[in-house]
Amino acid sequence: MATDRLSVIFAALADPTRRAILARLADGDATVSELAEPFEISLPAISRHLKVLEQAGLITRSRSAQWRSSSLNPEPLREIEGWMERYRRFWDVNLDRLDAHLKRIQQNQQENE
Amino acid sequence: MATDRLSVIFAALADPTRRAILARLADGDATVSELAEPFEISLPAISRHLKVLEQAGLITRSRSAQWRSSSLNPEPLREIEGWMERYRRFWDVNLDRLDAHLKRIQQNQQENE
DNA sequence: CCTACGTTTAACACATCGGTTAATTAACAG
DNA sequence: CTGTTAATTAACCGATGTGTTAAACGTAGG
Repeated sequence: MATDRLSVIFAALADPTRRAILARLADGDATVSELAEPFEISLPAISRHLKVLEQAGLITRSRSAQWRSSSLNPEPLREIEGWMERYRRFWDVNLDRLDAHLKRIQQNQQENE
Repeated sequence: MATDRLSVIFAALADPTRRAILARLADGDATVSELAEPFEISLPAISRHLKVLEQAGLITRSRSAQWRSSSLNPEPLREIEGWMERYRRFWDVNLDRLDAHLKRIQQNQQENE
């Protein structure tokens, strides 16, 4: 039912194991076995988590010999940021300066379009 | 399994109906019937969506007579923003543009003062 | 060719999700 | 008290998600 892109991305991020995998990939590419090492779950389970992340566009994968390396692709996070923009005016009640700046940037961008 | 707060928030956002409800609430508080109106699904289904949103902290609810009004609570979005912060260096390719905007804004502020 | 290694696929179990209709709760109105 | 309206809860159903183990696949290397 959740066939739209944003739903797929959010659903992929709604699992702590998958978020941990992303955190690990932020330190550099890794193979499936390397990614599985910190977890107590089986390798097939990790493999499917990677599939979910890949379908969400959060990782890209390359194969070299029998190893499959995953690397982080944060573009979907930008989509989330875009979605959240419309709500930004609600959660900047206690604006620090950076938030204020970001908000104004938004306005400038809109004015420029 | 997804008992941590961030997972609950992401899971709540992973449904297009729930995101549409949030979008509606961005225009102002609404009752359950009002929120259900644009959708073809039953009222109980909406009621449970609201429960999910409430448990994720994305809405708060108040009761007045037999009406239950929902209002947007965007604080969880801040948590998402915080989680995304560690990945910002990956996807903020346009940091230069951001800097440019920041400088321009600072100038504007100075001019306005 | 055969074996070992890294990974994926298959088949299954079980829980959760998102929907339904019917019944129930809660508050107002006569 | 009775009936109406707003919303939730209960009971159920099919689809999906996450885990397992066992089998299969693809490549490297003796």
